[in-house]
Amino acid sequence: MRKVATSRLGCALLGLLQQKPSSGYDLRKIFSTTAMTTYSDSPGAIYPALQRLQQRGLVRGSIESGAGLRRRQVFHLTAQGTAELRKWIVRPVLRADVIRGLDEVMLRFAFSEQAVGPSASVRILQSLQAELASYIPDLHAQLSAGKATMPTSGRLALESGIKGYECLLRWARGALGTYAREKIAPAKDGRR
Amino acid sequence: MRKVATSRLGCALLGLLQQKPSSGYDLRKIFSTTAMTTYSDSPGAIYPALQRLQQRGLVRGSIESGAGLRRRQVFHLTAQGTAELRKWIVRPVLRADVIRGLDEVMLRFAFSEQAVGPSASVRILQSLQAELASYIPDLHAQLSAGKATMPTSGRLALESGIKGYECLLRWARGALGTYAREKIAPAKDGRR
DNA sequence: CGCCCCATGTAAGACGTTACATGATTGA
DNA sequence: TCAATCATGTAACGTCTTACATGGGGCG
Repeated sequence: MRKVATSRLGCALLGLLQQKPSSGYDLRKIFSTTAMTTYSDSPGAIYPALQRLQQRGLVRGSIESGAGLRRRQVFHLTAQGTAELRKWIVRPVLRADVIRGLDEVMLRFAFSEQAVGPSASVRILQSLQAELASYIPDLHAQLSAGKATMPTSGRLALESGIKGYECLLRWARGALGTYAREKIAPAKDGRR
Repeated sequence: MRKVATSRLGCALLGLLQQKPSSGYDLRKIFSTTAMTTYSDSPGAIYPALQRLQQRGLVRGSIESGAGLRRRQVFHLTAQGTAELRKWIVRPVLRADVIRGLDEVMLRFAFSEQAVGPSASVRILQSLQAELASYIPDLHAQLSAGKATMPTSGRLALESGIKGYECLLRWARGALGTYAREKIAPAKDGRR
């Protein structure tokens, strides 16, 4: 019925709700106090987002009733919501994700283990690794191409981006190692 | 009259136009072919953004006329646009910028040298360095606090973020070194 | 002549931000 | 009782996305 993709915030909410049913206020607290501060904790973002998820049948909220308790609506994932979350997580990592949606990739990875299983985490790492390995040389090429014409700060900014990706690539390899050591045999190309 | 801040895309356009007057199409090409692919090259974003900048008096467009040429409107910065660009660039880097707007900080840095001068680049690097140095320990604390309760992938995701920031910090120190070597004496705290 | 690139735009819709608004409950 | 916190929302606004639309010019 809807072809509109769930927004980043929506996906973050799905992931958090999968870990633990929570109220809008709980979710706001998470966004305002943890490393997930990258997401907005404003009520104007979260409550409408929860409503949209509910309209689409991905979450269901129930008003907590208990003597002397404040009105509080706790949301939990529906079966459909779980399916949507899994679908979002297992999508392969494309170059477009590396360029414009790294945050989202990391979010998917963060939720992958609990929502799908360690093998999904490994798959994300592998495809991320592959995309990075193919993208980084392109950036190096751009750097040497523009070296003459770019101002120092422009060149340094580009270098910073490249170093960031290289750092991420090293991390991904390390993370794959962690999973290999733990128990999960990577599908076909682990460390070697 | 307007208190609305210029959007990220608007700032990127101002910076590019400062480097070289260009048409909307030229700008789209830059976004679609260089490392600035992080910005949208869609006409539905760029043309309205240019119009808004023009309405606010920050850029002015003039239709290129020449025999046998296609209609083409080339935009250039006005004095007010230059002032706005400089103001945006020299803003100190705050923790909020580090958490939610690193892209923007790097963009400001990339333009800083041409639009303001190397001393502005150095100031950005210094305040970025300071914010990173104060933020990274917080993240480490969060990591050790949650180590027990987080799933492996969640912990690894957080570690990736931390490593990214650490990498950026190393880069910032290196970049400061570059400027020190070049000629610019950092204001008060350069490398030592 | 037809196709592709140049070059500019508009319209509908979704989303996030900011600011405002409301009311219940806890604790000083 | 008064303030702070819990808890949920709405409205206006600006912006981006996606998709559509238009036309000139070079080239085979």
